[in-house]
Amino acid sequence: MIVNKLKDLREKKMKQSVKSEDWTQEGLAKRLGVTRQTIISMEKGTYNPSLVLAFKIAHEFRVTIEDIFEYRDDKIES
Amino acid sequence: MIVNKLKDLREKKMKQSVKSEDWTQEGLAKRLGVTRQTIISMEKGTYNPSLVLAFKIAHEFRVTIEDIFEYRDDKIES
DNA sequence: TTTAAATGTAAAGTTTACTTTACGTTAATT
DNA sequence: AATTAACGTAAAGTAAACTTTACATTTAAA
Repeated sequence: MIVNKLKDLREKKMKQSVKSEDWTQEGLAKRLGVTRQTIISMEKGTYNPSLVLAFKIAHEFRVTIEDIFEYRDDKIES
Repeated sequence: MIVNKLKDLREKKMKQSVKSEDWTQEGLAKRLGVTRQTIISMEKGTYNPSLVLAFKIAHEFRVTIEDIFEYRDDKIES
């Protein structure tokens, strides 16, 4: 499974951005070329972005994919 | 668009692996939990892996996603 | 306290990643 | 030269990412 820090990062950006740059779900969605629904579903963890979208997101936040997304093995360890 | 070094990296591994560890398309596919078709299509660039699969691949090669996959902007710059 | 902006939810449709099957080609080994 | 392992192709089906639409809830500001 994949866990992500999308919501936290975006909300942080919203607070920090002095000039009220657009870090709303809608603003981010537009810059990424996806719909707001896509942002919502990713923040909720309902589904994972494609690799292309993951790259775009990382670029928007100016970090690496690994900074936002983390892969966790699901294998049972009894 | 996304370009990847999958084929090069895998072939390099095949040559380097002294003990003939399984770096064939089939061997890699099995360890990744996908089919050989998936490996072929990715090496050809027919389609991009999901983020989950990209993570698994990076883990197999013991590198980061960015070491294997590169995102290139498609926007026209005339 | 009303209005509007931002967020959330749900469901049906499209696109793309990925599977399955089956067969053809190349390269290495005997 | 014949066999086999590895690679390549094609096509139809399934699963998951992503869109579209529409409406409901929360939050902030007038």
